[in-house]
Amino acid sequence: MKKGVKEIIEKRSECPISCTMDLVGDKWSLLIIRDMLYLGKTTYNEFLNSRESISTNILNDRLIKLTEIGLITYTGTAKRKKYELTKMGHDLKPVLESVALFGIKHSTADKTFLQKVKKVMDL
Amino acid sequence: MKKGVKEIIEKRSECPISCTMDLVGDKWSLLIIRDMLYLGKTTYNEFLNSRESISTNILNDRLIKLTEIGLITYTGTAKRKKYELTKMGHDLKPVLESVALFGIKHSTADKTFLQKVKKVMDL
DNA sequence: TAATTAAACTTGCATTTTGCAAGTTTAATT
DNA sequence: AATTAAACTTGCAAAATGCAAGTTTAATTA
Repeated sequence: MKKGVKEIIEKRSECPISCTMDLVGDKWSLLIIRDMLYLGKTTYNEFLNSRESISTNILNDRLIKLTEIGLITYTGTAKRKKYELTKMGHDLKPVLESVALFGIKHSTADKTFLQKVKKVMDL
Repeated sequence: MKKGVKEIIEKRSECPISCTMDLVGDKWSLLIIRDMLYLGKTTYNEFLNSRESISTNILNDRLIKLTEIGLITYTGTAKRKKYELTKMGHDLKPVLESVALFGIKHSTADKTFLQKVKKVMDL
């Protein structure tokens, strides 16, 4: 029998916001999703080489959790895994967009860089 | 001299998504913002009594951090503080909306309850 | 005004999560 | 057959979280 998300991740309440934060409300999960959605990354090493330098054990842990939750899946053999977003994973796109818009609005970063981000994200 | 956000919270990169997650990408911050935006909560004890039962030390820590970041402020005396969202805090509304919509879409919770949430959030 | 209440913290300690560095395994390449 | 390197794995220190209890002081009540 297929496990539901609730058996993997403990929910603090039934609130949809709280539940979503229980799934991806940590510092790394949404960055992996970002890399898949906007940078076309699919492999362990591609994720590993993101600017934010995630460590190997955390990356491994998150890839497993995101897979269990059903936000991503993979194809390919053990040492050549290719990860991709599921339908559910793609549903996080609006979240990433609003998060990015907030970040851009309150960022002090270089305007040229922020324009690039907007272009990549089609905002 | 007033501290900028960057002196309080360490950024992992200049990416707006990453920066936003550095600010509110933990399990509690957005729930406090939710309580303020949608449930009209303003005091320590009101936050403490949310369904998700945050513990006192974490709540205290988050209220300080969110204030330092500039997402919330307070009025009133030491033992009668009333917290409110800043303009920047209000800018998180679209984030909460998209997070809630994702949560609702993938929730297995009671439909009547989810309808109530949508109504409260005006979704 | 003195005693009581309670809101807003504070502290201590156990558990969990994260971060860092190094090592291991095995498919693919040379 | 030896080498490379992608994908983990392990160990340990540091930080964040959770829980229970205690403290402080403004506001209320007697």
